[in-house]
Amino acid sequence: MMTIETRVQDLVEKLRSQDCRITPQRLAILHTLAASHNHPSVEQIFEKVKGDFPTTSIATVYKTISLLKGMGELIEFSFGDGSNHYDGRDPSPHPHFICQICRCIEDIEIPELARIGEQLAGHSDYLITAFHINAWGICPACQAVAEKKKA
Amino acid sequence: MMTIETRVQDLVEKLRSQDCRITPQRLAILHTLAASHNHPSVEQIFEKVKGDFPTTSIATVYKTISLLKGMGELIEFSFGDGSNHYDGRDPSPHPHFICQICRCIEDIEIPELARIGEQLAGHSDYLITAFHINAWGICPACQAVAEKKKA
DNA sequence: TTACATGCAAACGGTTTGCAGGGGA
DNA sequence: TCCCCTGCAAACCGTTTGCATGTAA
Repeated sequence: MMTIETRVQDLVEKLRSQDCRITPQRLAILHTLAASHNHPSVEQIFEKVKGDFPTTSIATVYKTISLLKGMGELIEFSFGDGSNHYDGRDPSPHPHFICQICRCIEDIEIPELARIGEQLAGHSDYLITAFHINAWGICPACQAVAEKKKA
Repeated sequence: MMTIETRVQDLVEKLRSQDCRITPQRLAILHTLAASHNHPSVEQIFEKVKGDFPTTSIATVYKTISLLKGMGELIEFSFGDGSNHYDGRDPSPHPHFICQICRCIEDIEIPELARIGEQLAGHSDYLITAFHINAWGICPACQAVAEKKKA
């Protein structure tokens, strides 16, 4: 488990090694990505960064996100709800839960996942590099709301 | 395994039961959906339908797709490559393979999937209704191209 | 006959791009 | 100093919407 600052330093070094400059805006974006557990959209990252750098433009956020995506340092989620969401905390593909009602996104654990990948890879002509698994459903909070309505 | 015509009739009846009219354009869209194994985009469905009805507008395709989506009769895929893709042949969630290179989309089999769903549902506060599993990698055709380049 | 569907065109909204000016190394 | 980065605004493009006309039932 990486701390926020460790992950930020990790990203800073990777950017430097690509001859990219570390600007205050970029540092704020990296920090937001490393600290966010809610898989934010560009708009949400932008709002956060504006808190520290009010003149930041959303184009800068898009450009940095695009840069990191090209380096394989973040996962992009497209749920067909307009905007994309990003996980820059842990860029390795891992299972997610998405609430159909409030659209919150959470990490979930599926221990059997690795085994399935191995089995499938052996039985297929496809060269599989990653599994993206999304479980859709209703989160505990929205279940509680639904219960209240029923009562 | 449903035949194309059976699936078209299935969709026609479901539309009728919702007081929707069966126009020639809609029938052509339904047929394209039922016959397509390549998970087409709206643009691709539009091009196909235009073959039979040259005056068809893309707005009509969007409206019919949206109608069917609301009825749960097709799966929508967002791969972050601009446009959405649709599976109207089999609307139940099932695993897909996506080629990183040519972006082709194929159905794949993961027999253990049902078991995992059960296990996970038992160990979680989340009410899970569906798993969307996408395996990313390189399809046999693109592997062959890569081999040739190496040689 | 009467809603509903079509097709055109405009609007919409997330994302990308071009470019002049600014700032990291 | 040199290039890369920023921020603004315009362009882009998939998708949605409004409305007059057409048509399935």
